[in-house]
Amino acid sequence: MGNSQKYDRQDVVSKATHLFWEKGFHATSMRNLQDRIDMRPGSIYATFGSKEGLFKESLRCYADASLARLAACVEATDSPLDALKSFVKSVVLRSSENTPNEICMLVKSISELTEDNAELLSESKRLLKVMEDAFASLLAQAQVQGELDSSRDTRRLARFIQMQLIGLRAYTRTNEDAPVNELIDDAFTCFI
Amino acid sequence: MGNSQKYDRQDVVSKATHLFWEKGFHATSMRNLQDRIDMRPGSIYATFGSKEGLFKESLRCYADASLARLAACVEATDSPLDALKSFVKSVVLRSSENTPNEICMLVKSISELTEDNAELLSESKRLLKVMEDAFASLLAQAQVQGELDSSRDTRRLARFIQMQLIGLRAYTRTNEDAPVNELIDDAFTCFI
DNA sequence: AACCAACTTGAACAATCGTTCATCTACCAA
DNA sequence: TTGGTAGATGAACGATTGTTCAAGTTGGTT
Repeated sequence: MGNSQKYDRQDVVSKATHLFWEKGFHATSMRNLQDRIDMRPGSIYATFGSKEGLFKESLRCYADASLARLAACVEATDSPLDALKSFVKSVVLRSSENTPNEICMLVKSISELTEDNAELLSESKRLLKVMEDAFASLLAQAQVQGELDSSRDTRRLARFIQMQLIGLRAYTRTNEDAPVNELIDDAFTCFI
Repeated sequence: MGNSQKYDRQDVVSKATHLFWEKGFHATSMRNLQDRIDMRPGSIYATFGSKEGLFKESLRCYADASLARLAACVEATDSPLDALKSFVKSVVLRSSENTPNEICMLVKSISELTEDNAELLSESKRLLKVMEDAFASLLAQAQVQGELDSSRDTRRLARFIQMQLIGLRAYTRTNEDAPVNELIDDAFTCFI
């Protein structure tokens, strides 16, 4: 009974994610979103409750995609450390794909949001922590396989990698002419 | 002749800088600014032309303060490398001073701005480059004094340091509980 | 004292913001 | 065929946005 659903939620959220990622939370208006995802205000609010609600779902969509990308790198090789490096490269280089060469959406959100949107802020921090934890368990796996000295503190190393990755992505945005591969090499020589 | 100036331009810009730094360009409204700097719209527009004009001046105010901070670190010691490290520490730690524990305002601006504000975007990038150049000439000075191997590429190293600094500041914002001194040490062991 | 010019003021502007809701559409069950 | 209902619609809402400008204030000059 009733009218059948016209929109594919996942498809809609994915489109919203890209727009939010490009322009940020504040600079993206509901009208921008209406155009991009081709929904009218009533439907958007019935589905997501508010602009904040849609943004929150977009944050999770972004984080899921990042975790999937990491998982793909892990699948592609037997070496956890190689997987980590190829993940960093794929995220920082991101030459001509369908995603913009951008700062991490989570970091960008943490950068622009204040306590006026406390929930979005804490959700962004939480999701970044999830990524960092994934790095840590990958490093632990490297220790099991003997790739990494087992005396190393994996949490500390994961924190350091996260910091490097954030720096790499933000820096390449500030300086488009930067020799990215050189920077990545410099960053990786301190990892291990 | 005429009514005398009521406002100290530098004082006003300094106050605006702090507000913009805290909330970002988009989330700071002209009414927020009016309250903070205690000027009425007419005066603001007569003095700065537009919100963009005031923001541009704030960017320069911020960059000037950063350069002054670096200069102070250089003055305080004979070792260029020590000066660099104390600068990084003072910027990242920034425990209880009058400036917020925040991401670099220039990076934050590059993160949130789009081509809709192309001039502000390119000015932010330009000012970051100025900082990087200052790092490079400090490293060259370190080579002269024999602190740094003269075979090292100072531009490349300066780029790397800039990247690390951006990463440190952004990361500590995403994870308030992070052991900052440990992170700084980890970052500095790869510098040299 | 009268005047002018420099400077400040704040009400008001059109545009846009996020959001609501009465109305319409489209489908299934009876 | 009809009635009911889940879902989509978009005009309209009050609030807020960046900005303007006619009017007011102030202090030096004549």
